Amino acid sequence: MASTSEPTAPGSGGGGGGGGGDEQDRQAPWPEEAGGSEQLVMPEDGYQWKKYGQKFIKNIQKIRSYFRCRDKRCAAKKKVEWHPGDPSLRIVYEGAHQHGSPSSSTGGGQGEGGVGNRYELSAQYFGGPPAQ
DNA sequence: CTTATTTGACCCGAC
DNA sequence: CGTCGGGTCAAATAA
Repeated sequence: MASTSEPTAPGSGGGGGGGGGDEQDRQAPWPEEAGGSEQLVMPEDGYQWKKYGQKFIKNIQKIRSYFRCRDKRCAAKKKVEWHPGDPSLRIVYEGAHQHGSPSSSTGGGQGEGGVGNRYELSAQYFGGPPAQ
């Protein structure tokens, strides 16, 4: 794969998978707390997700983050993909939630009731106007 | 102490 | 059969 368009093996990504994941400086001179100038904010869908992985996909030269629903019974998964240096995000929802409806409010993931099967096995895209 | 997050390594599938 | 690539889990750390 890479042989076709990979003049210089980008790092040593290949193999171990984890190798690809590098870069990503969430750390800044500031200790913490950001006034809020620029930061990647992902569209809150009302559910709470737990990040379980992040990798740089050399195939598309983009960073992909892997999120999973907090609930164990929830097979819902979320993938966020963005370009290194571009604010546009591509969110892909996979699977369906099995617990309650998303209380639009952040952190409102509680509340049960009907089946909140909002997402099917289809993929949705968010904010990718410039490219794609 | 508990929970969320991070990074690395391992695994599986495809080629 | 070997390697690449992507995906997930696990451990460690920070809050």
